Amino acid sequence: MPELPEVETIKEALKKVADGAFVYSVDIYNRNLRENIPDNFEHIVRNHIIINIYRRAKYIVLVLDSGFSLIWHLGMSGRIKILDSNVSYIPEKHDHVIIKTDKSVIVYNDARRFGLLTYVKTTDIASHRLFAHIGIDPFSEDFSPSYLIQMFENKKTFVKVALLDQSIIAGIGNIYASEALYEAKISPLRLCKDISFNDAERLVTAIKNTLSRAIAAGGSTLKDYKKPDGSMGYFQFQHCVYGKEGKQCPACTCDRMSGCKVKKIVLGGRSTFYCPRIQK
DNA sequence: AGTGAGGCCTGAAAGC
DNA sequence: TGCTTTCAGGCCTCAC
Repeated sequence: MPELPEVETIKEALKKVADGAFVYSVDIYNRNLRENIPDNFEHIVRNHIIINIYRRAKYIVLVLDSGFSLIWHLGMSGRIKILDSNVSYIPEKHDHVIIKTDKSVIVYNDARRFGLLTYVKTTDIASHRLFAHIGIDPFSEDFSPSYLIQMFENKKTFVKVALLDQSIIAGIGNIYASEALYEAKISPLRLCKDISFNDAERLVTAIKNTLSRAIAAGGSTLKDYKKPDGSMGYFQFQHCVYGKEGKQCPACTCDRMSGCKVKKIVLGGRSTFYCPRIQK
């Protein structure tokens, strides 16, 4: 579910209410996520202070003052709710973890339980199995046209499928892959090896733009995703092609009767939306 | 090495 | 109205 913009929005919300917070209780109602929450998770977290919060790919990392860090992934349907520390809260369906701090209460809700919550020694985090193969962040200085060209060299996969490969670019998911390709005017069916430097320049710019605009809008609210305060993100109203099968794309100047419209295809097992006229 | 299918889960929406 | 099927922001494993 949540892609980079949604995770970034959640991370920023957590930063406001949990940075420097003292954790005094951890209640786990269901450990059975994509991986089981480790047995001693509560022990590792309780009675410690959260000293830093950051995002890596679609993961949120909470650094504790104990030398351990929490690694949190929201899967498809994971949601984080943030409540006032003095409010009495009755757990709702699919609430699996409740972390209470002196500054706020953090609730993890995940209907499909594809999420993941674990911990690692802070000094070992870069080499952790979940992070070892993760590629560069789209907002990193190193994410450049030449980097893309280098990664795409001789690669015979569809560019859309490659955008979802977290070992190349970290954080792009199924919505923003379609949206970024639309903005770059590149067909999802193009093969990586056929992407020119000029294409790569447009694609890098489009990825950064699309993700930035989505973050500014607080992410996309489709089914499960809501911001931690319960409000919705608004980027779905700016989607140009995702979920727009059969509609005209925003840039379309075609005659209504021409039959030009957004197409939906399946690539790498995932729905892919594009405008065949705009995207070449 | 790289790709496609299947699996993990639940629930909303669409189809009948 | 109800029952059944399809599909969903991710990602891992397993066959080919």
